[in-house]
Amino acid sequence: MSETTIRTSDSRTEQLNSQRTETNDESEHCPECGGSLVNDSERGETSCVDCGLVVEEDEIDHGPEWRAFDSSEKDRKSRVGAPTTTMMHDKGLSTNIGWQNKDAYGRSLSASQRKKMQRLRTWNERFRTQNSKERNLKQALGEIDRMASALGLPENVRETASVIYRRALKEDLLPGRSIEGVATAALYAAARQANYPRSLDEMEQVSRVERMELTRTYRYIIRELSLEVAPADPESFVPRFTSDLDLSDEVERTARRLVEAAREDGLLSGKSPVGIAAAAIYAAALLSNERVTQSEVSEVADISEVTIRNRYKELLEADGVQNMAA
DNA sequence: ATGGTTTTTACTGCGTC
DNA sequence: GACGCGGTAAAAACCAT
Repeated sequence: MSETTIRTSDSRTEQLNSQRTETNDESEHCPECGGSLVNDSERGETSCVDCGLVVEEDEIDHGPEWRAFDSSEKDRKSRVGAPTTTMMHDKGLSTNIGWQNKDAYGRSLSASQRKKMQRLRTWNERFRTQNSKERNLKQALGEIDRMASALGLPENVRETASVIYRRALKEDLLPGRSIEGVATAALYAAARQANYPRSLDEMEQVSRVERMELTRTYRYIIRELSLEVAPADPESFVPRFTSDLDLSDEVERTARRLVEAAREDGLLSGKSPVGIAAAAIYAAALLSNERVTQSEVSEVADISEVTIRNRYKELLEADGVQNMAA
């Protein structure tokens, strides 16, 4: 006996879940007594005519939220149009003014009306392109935000990146280039300017654009906006790498000193800053008797072991010379 | 496109644990 | 014998011209 009740309740929930759309269909019947069901949209309930069992309650009323007492009132209150579509950038909601100089009844317009329509077309077009830039910007800023947080870049870098992007947009640098590409390039430039440099490889990880496009776009916007981006300072990589390698503050300080020594000897120009930083850390760890292998450093710095070897010899040499002189 | 510089790849030998 | 390290040559990448 208990089994049967369980089964009926099961079948009931099944009906409710899978056939929700058909509850007011004539073919529906009461699970208890088999009587026909009636839908009361005022109460949001579906109930049985015979036994009064409420089959479904708290339904969502999909009807209009207003009431109309005659057809003219219905015309006034009803407000629906064509469905929106995401296929169009503005969901198809922007205004279009037809090119034909005809009114709604197909009659030709007077000369003054024609001129008026022409002016309206012009302005409408202007506002629409304005909006397209807004949307463009919005998407780009979203991308910048996403990439910046993926790379752990602080707020001010995002700010700078968005300023750069806005300028690029304003100078009409976008046509022919992807939003994503310019956004990535802007962020790359901003990060470098703010001394939180990220390598091209790192940018590539979080961006959807190819390396080639990124470098090309980057060069382009740097040139066109005449941004001044100094070559990355090796020291700005030092803290990140030391912490990635779990090395002490002492190593970090020594590494900085080595970089400085190299700078004074003019060893920095032309060499990759990342390589210098990696080598400085390796050398510093050696001097502090902390264990790191070249391959570990090359791993976190994303630089070859050979480069580390070549650089760190030079660094120690420069540092040695300084110590001799002192 | 070209040439010069830097970095990477691949391979080798040496010493140590 | 595996590993870390140092060195080398050639290839590849990068950059300015």
